[in-house]
Amino acid sequence: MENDFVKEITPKTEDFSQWYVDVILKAELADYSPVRGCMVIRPYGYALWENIQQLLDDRFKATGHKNAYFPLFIPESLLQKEAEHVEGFAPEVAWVTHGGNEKLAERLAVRPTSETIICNMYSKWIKSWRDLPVLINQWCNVVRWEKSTKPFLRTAEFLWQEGHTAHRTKEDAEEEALRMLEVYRDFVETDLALPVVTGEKSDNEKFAGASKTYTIEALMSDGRALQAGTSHNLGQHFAKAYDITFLDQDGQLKYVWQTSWGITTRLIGAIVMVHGDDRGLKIPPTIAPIQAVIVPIFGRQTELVLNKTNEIFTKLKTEVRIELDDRDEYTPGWKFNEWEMRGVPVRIEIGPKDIQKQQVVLVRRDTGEKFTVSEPELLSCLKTLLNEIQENMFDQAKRFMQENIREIDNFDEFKQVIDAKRGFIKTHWCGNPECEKFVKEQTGATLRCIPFSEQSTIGRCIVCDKESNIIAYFAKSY
RNA sequence: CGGGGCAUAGCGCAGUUUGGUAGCGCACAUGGUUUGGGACCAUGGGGUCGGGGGUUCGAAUCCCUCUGCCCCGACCA
Repeated sequence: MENDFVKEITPKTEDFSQWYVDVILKAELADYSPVRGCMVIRPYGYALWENIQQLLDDRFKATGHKNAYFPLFIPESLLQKEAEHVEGFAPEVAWVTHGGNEKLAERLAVRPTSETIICNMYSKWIKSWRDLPVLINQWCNVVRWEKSTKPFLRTAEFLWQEGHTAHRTKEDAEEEALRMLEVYRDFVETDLALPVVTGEKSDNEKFAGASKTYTIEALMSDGRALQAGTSHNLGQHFAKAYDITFLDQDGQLKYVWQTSWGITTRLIGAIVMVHGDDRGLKIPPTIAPIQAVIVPIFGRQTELVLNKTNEIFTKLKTEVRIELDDRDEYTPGWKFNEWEMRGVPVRIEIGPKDIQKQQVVLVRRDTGEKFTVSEPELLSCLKTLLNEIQENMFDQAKRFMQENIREIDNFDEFKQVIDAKRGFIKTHWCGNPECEKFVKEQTGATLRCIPFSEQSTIGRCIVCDKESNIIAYFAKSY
């Protein structure tokens, strides 16, 4: 029955990648552009991003951050000051070499991230311990010359938010990095209904130039992991490279301690991959551009039905993000499929029979469940239902993730599970980067994180069999 | 960046093997009948066959080249 509904979409089980691209294109989240690796985010996809921005920005403000904007271009000399950082980003920097027809005296990097230019400014702005902390965020685009791209998950240009903070003490910076990771976790789980594992990255996987990188890792429904957000404790690496000093209370000149943290439009890809099904998108109500759609069933009483749907639409539109699909050129069945494909959480059907009984029909996108409510109860029912859908979507995804975290202490089994089922593999790791590398070479899985939640127990490294108290999650990832 | 595949109307495809001047379904436009899970009839519009170059009397078709997309690796949010 499922397959009969949305003919344009390749079934998930047949070809997950094709399914993913089909959904994005057909639901009009994005489209390919004439520029290699760059996509156009269409209004429906951008509305999702705007909702993400709004909800996150509120959280940033609530934790004391302010927005600012820094230049798109970064002089080459500036970019090169922090050695580890340059090395990390060098292969994917896009360069501006000419202004008009004139060759530039110094090449300009199109920002792949803004640490360097922001640090440059911070060194001017910060003089005293009284200037600290500096808590700035910017919403912008960045460019990374990627070799292989995929809509939302990896594009040459993408939209994101990058927070950059400077603190007086090491402890303050650590606290900030963890605070923002928690902001991300809360946002992603509560508002996007995407369950995540929180933890720390290994040295191999951490951000170029960071002391520590913290991450939230989500699991896509094909069993691959996706880094959904990161928060870095930058230590004093950048402060030293960019000379960001302040005079402390004790009269000593000191380097600041910094953090940076970001999430990107990649999250939209995660929403598609975690929640979507063979009918298309499923968008969590909290961020859905359209939370409910009214589909009138005209029968032979167009005017009667139109009056009623208009009346209800007007009543509801101040309370929920709702649309009235009163187009006459499509049949109700066509509209059902269309809105399901686009992931609208609730459909409200209103026809002559309903009007007679003073009721409406509600249909949930997450479960397909269909039921009637009396007209006076519609608003309260709808609100409750949206909350229920939000929770149900999270619970479903959470269950899937938990079912796909497998504790394994035997390397052959590790290999087999990564091949056959994917998902996260929870195991012991001795901390040696060589062992980590070995896993990657042998299985294709990378160390996603060292989770916070796990009690450290004594075990043996999955590779070298040395005694270890580090628990690590490995997975194939996007 | 390596290996493989694909590119013909908005979308999905046929035509390419064997060169002869482009077709089908859906979508779109107009009119009418319809409307509780992708309605039907009639009429109509839409193509530099991904770009460039070559072979030929003649190229969607053969050759070269470039670009984009998809899959698998390496690199990354």
